[in-house]
Amino acid sequence: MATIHDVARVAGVSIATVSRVINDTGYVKHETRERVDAAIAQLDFHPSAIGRNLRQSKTNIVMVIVPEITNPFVGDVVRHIELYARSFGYSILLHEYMRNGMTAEQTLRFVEARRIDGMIFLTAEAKLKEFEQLSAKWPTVLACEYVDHLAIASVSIDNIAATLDVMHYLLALGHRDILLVNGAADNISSRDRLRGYRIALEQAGLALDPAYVYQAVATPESAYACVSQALRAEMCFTAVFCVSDVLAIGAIKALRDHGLNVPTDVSVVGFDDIAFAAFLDPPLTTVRQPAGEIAKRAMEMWMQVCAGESAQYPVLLRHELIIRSSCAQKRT
Amino acid sequence: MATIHDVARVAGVSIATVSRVINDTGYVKHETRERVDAAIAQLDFHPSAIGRNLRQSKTNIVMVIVPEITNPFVGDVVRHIELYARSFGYSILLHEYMRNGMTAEQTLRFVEARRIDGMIFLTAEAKLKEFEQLSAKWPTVLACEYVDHLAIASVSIDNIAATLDVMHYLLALGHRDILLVNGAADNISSRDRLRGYRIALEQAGLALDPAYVYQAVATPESAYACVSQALRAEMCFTAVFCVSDVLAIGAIKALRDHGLNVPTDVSVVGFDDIAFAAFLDPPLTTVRQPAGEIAKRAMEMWMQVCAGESAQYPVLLRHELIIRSSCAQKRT
DNA sequence: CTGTTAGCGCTTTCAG
DNA sequence: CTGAAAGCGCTAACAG
Repeated sequence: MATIHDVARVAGVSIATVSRVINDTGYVKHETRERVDAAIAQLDFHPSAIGRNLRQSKTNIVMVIVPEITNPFVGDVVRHIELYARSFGYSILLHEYMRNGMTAEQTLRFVEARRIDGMIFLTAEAKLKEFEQLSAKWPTVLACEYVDHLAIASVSIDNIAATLDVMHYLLALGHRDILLVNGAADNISSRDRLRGYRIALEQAGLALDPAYVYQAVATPESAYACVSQALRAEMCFTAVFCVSDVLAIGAIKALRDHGLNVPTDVSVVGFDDIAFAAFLDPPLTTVRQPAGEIAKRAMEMWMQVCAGESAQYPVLLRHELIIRSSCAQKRT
Repeated sequence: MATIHDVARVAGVSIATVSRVINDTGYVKHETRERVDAAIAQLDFHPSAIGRNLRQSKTNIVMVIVPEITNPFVGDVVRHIELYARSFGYSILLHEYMRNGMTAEQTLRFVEARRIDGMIFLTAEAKLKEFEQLSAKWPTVLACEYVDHLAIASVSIDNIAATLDVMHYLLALGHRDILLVNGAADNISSRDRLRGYRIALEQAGLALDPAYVYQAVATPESAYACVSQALRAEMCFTAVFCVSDVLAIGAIKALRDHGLNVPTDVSVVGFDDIAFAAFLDPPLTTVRQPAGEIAKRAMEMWMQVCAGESAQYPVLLRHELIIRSSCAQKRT
């Protein structure tokens, strides 16, 4: 493994000059540069990232913390973050947060060891109180979520508005009894979706029955269990709104296994618009989140935060209700 | 940011002693250790990974190269790799290979810069000739795939045997005209699956018609296009074997859109057994790959390779044909 | 335009 | 049991 010293020796120059040519910084006589380049080629020299890291006290690595990498929507955002990160010379260190049992405290240790330059969270648990101290010390941005009253850069869609769109659509189809299969209660976007649900109901002069709100974990099994339970309890509902497509898949199966047809008996709406949403049976009506755009803005904001620029805090991107075939007019 | 020098000064010892206590190496008098621990706590000192990296010429980071992070099966393997990696003190740097346009050469540069200690590939393109040179220089293991005649540690299932299982099952149900929706031709596991397909056909005294073999990219759209084309060409087939569940989802929709029922008109088999395979309609018959086990072995082998131990090369794990409801007896 | 020099934060001989 | 000192590979002043 050739080092900068080897190159310097072979080229007959100082290591400073070699550094100048590899970083294209400062003046180097053309002829000297050629000698150095030749030596680099001859020795198959590649500057060590480790040496640079130490010297510059940075790693060029951003940690991406996700709730559940198995969810295609999450994968899509991560993929795009990687893409943009690379264009800025960064790499991404992936961490699955919940499922792998990494606590906020452990995450903290991670940055403290300066193995990374900062982090992008794809999830924001309200209980993550350490957010504030974390983001005060290291570049942090929230993607897909935001934490109110905290001055942390974030980019997401407006979950309340998106839920309102879904609810208005369902209400317009005549549905009055709508099950909400929500995420964990301490999750910010779950909270917003619940708010949207409540607001829409109120606007329609309907009362929110807490029994109609379920908290699922992010698996089809979990949604299946929630809907099955509602069915067994003989709750009366004609529509189900799931806060992710993955959940919707489980809900649809529960309905079917109970002998119900989607959408003629019960309408179902998902969230995210993952790649197979259109391929399910029935094609899923869902809320599209702009994964690529979220990733792009998240990375850009993160770079800004790194540069000490104050990012405009909560950036809200446009969602879109994608109407396919999993909803129908309520039968009279 | 406190450094080891600060701790040494506060504790009234040398930095060598501080190093000894934080690494628990060598002898340190109990009382001295306590003083150092107190100083560490007081200063909120955390040893810098960067400093260690340089000193030890290693990063404790393993790059995981995946074909398509959006595929839940891939996500599952990655998730487990991260889990095991962390238990060994490693973190994972994620790279999506194909879709993000990272070439093998770029990957090479990456290791050359020693930003990582080695890599685990979840995909093996035959064209990746650089594999050999790569693995000769840096710890490399292949997960989910293997490259024959190359002395690279690998862990995967036996794709030929798995395909044989699927084909025997389909053949036993009376199917004779079976579409194979395969992956890219230069992909090792695609090649093996094609082999299994051919062998099963030969054993049954059937000829392989190349028109029945499609090459899809890893999206439901792609499988949809393949099956639609077969349908438009009025090819006669009663079963479709897709080399991933993601593909199967697209195939099923193509069949449905053509007015065909799955499984009564056409049987469909997938591969991977992703989390929602059981929740699809119909529940998908598929080949389960042991994602967690693959990840575990991959990480273990990688550690062995790092340690210079010669891993027993191709490790083959058990697959399992999961029979659900997407296949039926061929109608007479 | 180029070289000398001083570290970045840590681990590891080597002495004592 | 502890300290001094060397140095991992690189960049960035600072001189010249």
